[in-house]
Amino acid sequence: MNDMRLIRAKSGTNQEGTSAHNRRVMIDALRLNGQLSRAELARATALTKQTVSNIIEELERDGLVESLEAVRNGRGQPSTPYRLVPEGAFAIGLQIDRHVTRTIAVDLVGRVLARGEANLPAGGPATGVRTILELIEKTRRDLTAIAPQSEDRLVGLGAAMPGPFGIEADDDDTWMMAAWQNFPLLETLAAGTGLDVGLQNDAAAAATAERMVGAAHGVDHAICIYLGYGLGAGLILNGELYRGANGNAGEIGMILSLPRGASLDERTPLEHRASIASLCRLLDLDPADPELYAHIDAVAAGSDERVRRWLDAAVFELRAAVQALETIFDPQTVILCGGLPPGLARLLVEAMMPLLPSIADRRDRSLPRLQIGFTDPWAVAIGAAAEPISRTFDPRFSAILKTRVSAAL
Amino acid sequence: MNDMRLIRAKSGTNQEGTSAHNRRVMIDALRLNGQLSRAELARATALTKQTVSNIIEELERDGLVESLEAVRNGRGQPSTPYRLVPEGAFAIGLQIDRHVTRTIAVDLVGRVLARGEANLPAGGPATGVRTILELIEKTRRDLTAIAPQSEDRLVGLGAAMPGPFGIEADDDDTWMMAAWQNFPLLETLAAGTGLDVGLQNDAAAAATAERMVGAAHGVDHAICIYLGYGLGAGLILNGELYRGANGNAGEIGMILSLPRGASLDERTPLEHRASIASLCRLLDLDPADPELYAHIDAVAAGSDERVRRWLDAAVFELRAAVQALETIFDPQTVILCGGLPPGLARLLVEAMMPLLPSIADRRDRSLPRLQIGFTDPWAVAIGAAAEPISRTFDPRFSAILKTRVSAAL
DNA sequence: AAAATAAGTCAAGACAATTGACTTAATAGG
DNA sequence: CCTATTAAGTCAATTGTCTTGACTTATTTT
Repeated sequence: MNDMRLIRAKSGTNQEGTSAHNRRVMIDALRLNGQLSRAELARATALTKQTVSNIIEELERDGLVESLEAVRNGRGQPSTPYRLVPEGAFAIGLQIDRHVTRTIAVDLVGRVLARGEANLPAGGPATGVRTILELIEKTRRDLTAIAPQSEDRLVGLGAAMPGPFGIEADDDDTWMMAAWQNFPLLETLAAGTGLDVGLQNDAAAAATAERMVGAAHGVDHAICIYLGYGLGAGLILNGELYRGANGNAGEIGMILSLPRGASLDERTPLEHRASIASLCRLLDLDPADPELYAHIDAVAAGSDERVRRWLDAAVFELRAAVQALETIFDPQTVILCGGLPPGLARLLVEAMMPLLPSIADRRDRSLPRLQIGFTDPWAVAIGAAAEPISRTFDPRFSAILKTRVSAAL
Repeated sequence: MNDMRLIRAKSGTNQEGTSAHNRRVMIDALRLNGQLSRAELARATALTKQTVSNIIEELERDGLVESLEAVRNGRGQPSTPYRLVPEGAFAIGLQIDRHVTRTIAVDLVGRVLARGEANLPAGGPATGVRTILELIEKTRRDLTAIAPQSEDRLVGLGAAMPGPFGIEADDDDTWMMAAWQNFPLLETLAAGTGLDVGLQNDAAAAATAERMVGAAHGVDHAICIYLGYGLGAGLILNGELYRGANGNAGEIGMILSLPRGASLDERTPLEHRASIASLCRLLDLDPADPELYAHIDAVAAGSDERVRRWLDAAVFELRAAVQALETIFDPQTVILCGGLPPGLARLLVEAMMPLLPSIADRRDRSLPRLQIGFTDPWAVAIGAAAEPISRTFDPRFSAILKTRVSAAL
């Protein structure tokens, strides 16, 4: 007679959780500061010298950190700095976009070691999964060729694709994205690769990349506006990516806003005006064209009237979006990134200046209100690859807690 | 020769952190589920029966939990449920508003035990601090009269006032709020009361109240829109209040938006249309009038044309705000609360229906997209009082970490 | 050359969760 | 009615991890 009452509670923790956290804290500190001695680590983490020594020894045995030559810093015994071993861990990233899929292999410090790309037929998961699994396989082989130890040290596979997830299909779904969004991708990829798989949307992946190796490195409160085919935001809050209740946080392209000069209440999604998709529509470009990036770059370099029109509309929306996001999140900085050419990104950001006034106008700012981050079609794939590294090595609350088998009685 | 290089790192943890977390998890589980046996707690928290037994015993010794009569649940030894002892802890809340200051005393389960109110002269901290300290003193005495043990069990003082903090003074600052916002309130109150002091803005306090005893009880992802004299949002993310880099997250009233029908780019703060302040302006009411709440209630009950105009404008903004917040945060629910009469809140929410479409339109929803929370001038004070309870007893990442003396080398 | 300073190690100790056997108290079933 | 079964909860020993304080090593300052 077990009543199936659901008990809501958070998980407890134990010594393992403590140890796991402290190991992560060490790795995080080394990632952030480049190199540190045991004594410095002890001071920085509030742990004792002895504890740090034990953990560092263990990490060294595990091949995650290595010592450098001792340095004399004045009086006292010289200190031995430690740093991360790039080859200590590897991860694969997978980007599923509308017409293309990309893979990336990175190491512990976020260096890109291999890339792969393939066209994705417009048939959705039914036809695409095979292509994807083959591409991942190829990237793993490429990685093993460069770094033979990588197979043993692969910590996971990170997938990224446009969101939102778990929502009913939309209007014009040429590339079957809705089919992908509702497809059991994690399970399929886990079964097909034998790896631990994580899933993020485009913008979240871009933010993950910015946090590991980009403009948000070491920044605990940052908003990454991702301008790609659609528009999204990756939310870095308290040093972690925020996902929301259903993993759809940050889908700002779906905010309904009034177009500039609209007289009626005809709200339409933000990304109808501020996205590569809207630019393609204006320029009559085919988003499936593999040369799209180059085309856009070329047009943006010129002074096409249509580009100016697009910029006008996009800037109008993005200035408001930046002001709103600053007001809502009170971040240290806002980063504009995406799969658009750097030239166009610069144009955009320049046109957005001056920014609208907000609570971000503080005297004690150390970072600019708006920065340009990765502007590269590969940014999402890099972020996808960074996710397993972050999941495995970054200090986070969830990593301390015991994993619950079941909360039901 | 100590080079003052700043090392950035997170804190480590130790057994004390583990223990503290597990204690908090127990209390949280009991708060959430009312009463649980040791065996249920063990299952819910993924800890062992023995560990739970030890912790519960300790909490019982500390007077924080108590056992109830054993209940037979079929086969096996009857279980002994435990619940929180309301008198296990107390906290004082302080609200500093433009023309009035309020105090509240609550117990561990969030019941209000004492209240105090005083007018605040328009002179800012210079003249106000004394009034405030006296009011706190009076509330402490009132509390002690009701619960003699409270003085020993007072866990802290929570203060709440309109934000944003640390920003330069604004235009029409009749009540010297900017002076308050830049005043070292924490230090002054700590010195004046001998208690640990926390500070939140209005909206955050309202959200804290909703989370402890209101509509967000047990909800880990909720956005509380606080409509008071100004407009703000309290962000409950992953079960914790999010504060931003400078404690100003959620100040959505300062988002610049285009008024309905605006033809030019004349963006003005949202709260110019959606706030009690804007209603007062329309109705020609004096915000400093102590009877304001009653006046508004009376006017709202009638069918004043000016109220309809205000509703129109506010609804236009708030529908967009709800859609935007849903899209940005992907919360489980949005809660409208504030210092406005319940009747007006109902009018507002009814007029906001139907809500704009968003990613919150999911089949698997368990909570309404928009709910009404506390609509009471005391909500902020209650939330202020709830903050020390939350700080002391809720499981949170920061409670696990060691406190660092200094990160500088 | 001695004193001071700082990095890092050693070995014992403290603390908190875990383990597995045990006790207690109820119901189910023959 | 008696026995087997089930579940709650305890006991005592164990394990894992961090802490403590004394110690060693290596360098600079005086």
